Amino acid sequence: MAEPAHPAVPGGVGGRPPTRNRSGGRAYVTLQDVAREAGVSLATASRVLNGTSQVRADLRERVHAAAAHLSYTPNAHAQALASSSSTSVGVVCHDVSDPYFAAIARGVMRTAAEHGVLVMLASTFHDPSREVEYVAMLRAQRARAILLIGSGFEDRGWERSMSAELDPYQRTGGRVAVLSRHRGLRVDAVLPRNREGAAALARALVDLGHRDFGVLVGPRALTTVSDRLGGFTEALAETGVRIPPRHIVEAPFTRDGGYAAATELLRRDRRPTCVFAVTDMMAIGALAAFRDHAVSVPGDISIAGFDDVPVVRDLTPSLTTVALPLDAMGERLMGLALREPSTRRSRVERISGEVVMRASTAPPSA
Amino acid sequence: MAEPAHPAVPGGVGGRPPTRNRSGGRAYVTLQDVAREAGVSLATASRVLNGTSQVRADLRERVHAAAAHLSYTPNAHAQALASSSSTSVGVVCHDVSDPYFAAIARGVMRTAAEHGVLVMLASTFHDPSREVEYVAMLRAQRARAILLIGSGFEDRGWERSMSAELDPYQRTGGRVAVLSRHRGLRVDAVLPRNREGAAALARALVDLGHRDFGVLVGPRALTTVSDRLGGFTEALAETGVRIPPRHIVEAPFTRDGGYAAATELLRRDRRPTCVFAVTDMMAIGALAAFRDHAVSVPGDISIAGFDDVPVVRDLTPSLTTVALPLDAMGERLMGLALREPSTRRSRVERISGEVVMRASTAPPSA
DNA sequence: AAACAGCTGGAAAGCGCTTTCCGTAGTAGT
DNA sequence: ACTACTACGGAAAGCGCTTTCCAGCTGTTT
Repeated sequence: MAEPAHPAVPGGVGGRPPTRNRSGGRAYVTLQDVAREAGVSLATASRVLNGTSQVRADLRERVHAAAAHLSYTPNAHAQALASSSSTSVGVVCHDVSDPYFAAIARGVMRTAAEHGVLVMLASTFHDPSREVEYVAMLRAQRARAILLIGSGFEDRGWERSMSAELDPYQRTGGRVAVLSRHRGLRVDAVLPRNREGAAALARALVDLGHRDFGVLVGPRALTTVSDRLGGFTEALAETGVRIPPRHIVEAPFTRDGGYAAATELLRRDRRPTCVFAVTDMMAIGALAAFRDHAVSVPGDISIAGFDDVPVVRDLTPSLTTVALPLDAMGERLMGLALREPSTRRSRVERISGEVVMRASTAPPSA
Repeated sequence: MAEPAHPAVPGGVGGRPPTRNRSGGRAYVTLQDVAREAGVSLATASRVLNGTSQVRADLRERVHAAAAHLSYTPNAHAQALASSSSTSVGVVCHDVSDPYFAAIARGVMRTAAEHGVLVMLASTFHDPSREVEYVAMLRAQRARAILLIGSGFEDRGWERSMSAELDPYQRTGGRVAVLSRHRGLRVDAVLPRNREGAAALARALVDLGHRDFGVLVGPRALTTVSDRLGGFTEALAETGVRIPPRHIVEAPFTRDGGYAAATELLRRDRRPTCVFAVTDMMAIGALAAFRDHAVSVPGDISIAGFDDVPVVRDLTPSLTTVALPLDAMGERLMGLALREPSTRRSRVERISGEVVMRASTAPPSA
């Protein structure tokens, strides 16, 4: 009873205005307004609109009519707060405009749509710290799940700060799913068989007659890079072929990176007969570089990529690559995140790539 | 650190549990928890974390320490609800995996990041009704702004239902910005000069010597299609050239649509010497179709597109097109949406395209 | 020394909705 | 007709945070 009666209650205690109207012309229609218009209680209106429980038909009608008439839209924030649930998931990628991501995102978006889920998308532009920052934002948004798309980093500091965000998130019921290997994160994952795919490609290329290889790689700290490069060189080693270090060129993980790396490779000693770019985007850049330097593909040099992003089949020459079902991977990733956490253990779905020989590779010229 | 056992729980309603803990293991750390740990009031904790007003240094320290220690993350929903503001914007596009959109999205995402804004992305997969549905969801999320990317429809019904969502949204302070012409919507817009661009392209092609044209178009109800086709045919008409109706082929607005349209065109009477695909994606499909039918480009037939999506410069032959600064358009679109509504009138920013002649066009063979 | 700003920090009123807890009515059972 | 249920509908308690409104201090001012 120690409640001190405040004399000056904002808004006035006496009569609550029937219509709420903030300044600035803003005036959201609230469920309260709908209930009043329909002549029912707040609770009933809520029940009708959510179909939570049975409500007599005539009341139901009235509520719906009122809602439509007032053009009512529930406040998702209020809903989320009250029900402590959310219908949005967060997706973090490196770059929306990268066809690799775009293709995966397609599957993600479709699956999200099927489940009535809204996707919050963040682009890190290859900045690891921004990635962590975004996860924090998504956590604040109480996203139902967080999807990390794109290679993880082999970096202790990154692992630690990422875990610092992800662990509390998962502890409070958040679901996390990642594409590609992310060391140190105990989360569900969709994992392309990068090593195996690269190995299969290597064997196919050797079968074609090549013995002299070059590889265009992205930053070594990316798990995708080390896995693909590792699988490729290992399979080669098994057939007795070694790649000289000067034929492994590192550059950014992009089309322009591929262009630069290929140009650099041409400058170096003893040109290889076949080049493996660890991603299609780099291969596209390499193709352009070869064209600009009047090196014919596959006449003078063969080139192969990895991923099979949609556009590579339309290049001339069309690109030999390891095809990954990108769209389906996005689907499964979202599926993983949406599925009930059946077990405590993190689930892993492995995706096989398939070598697709196209016009960019041919036997080496004698 | 000697704080009183119980900081005098307000209201003295029985006993409020010191720690909130829902079942299911979920237990979000709340600002209340932080305040308790720091031995300050809820208000003070809030003030510290938001920098809203001055707080004594030692208290500030304690709050920050407590927040870090508990790994506290504010509940964005609660913040949004209490402050009736939101830091996310909604973006609706047709298809994330379309390079045209992807390029624009890049600019959008970058600008969003600069403003600390989270982007909620929705893909309609070319379904107009889904578009309206998403706008409703975004409205419910109280997105600060809604961006509509992609051509509008010339359709009364669509206009009406879209307006039914957008009008109340704008009335309550929501900002809307669209890319491309959207009839019937009174909103800010970034408008590519489609007519002018297509006209300039037409003239360039005529200058090359072409008189016999074919056009590959998307659904006529799309404003982008009608504008580009209109500009193209008009400019042609001015030079006395007419396109026979059988040389205008309609197909879906995609790579495969372009392939189908080109194939169909080849089947029809009297093949034109030059083909204009109203988007680059359709042109890419057409290029593939010509290749598959052994029609050499530009030897047998010339082809030009529109948009200049990043990949077309890497095709062989590289594609002649009307270049739009897609990334910058995305930037400006987001800029428009974030800028304070200075005037009541809707703002329009027009973007000029530039004809880029590349290898896919050449004078007609004699 | 009295009086007055100027700062700080706490209490509490919402933000709009969900959901539990009850009371009331309607229906059925005997 | 009377009790025992069941189905509905309303009141109200939060969900976690922001933001007024005040009270308590300290440092000035005259």
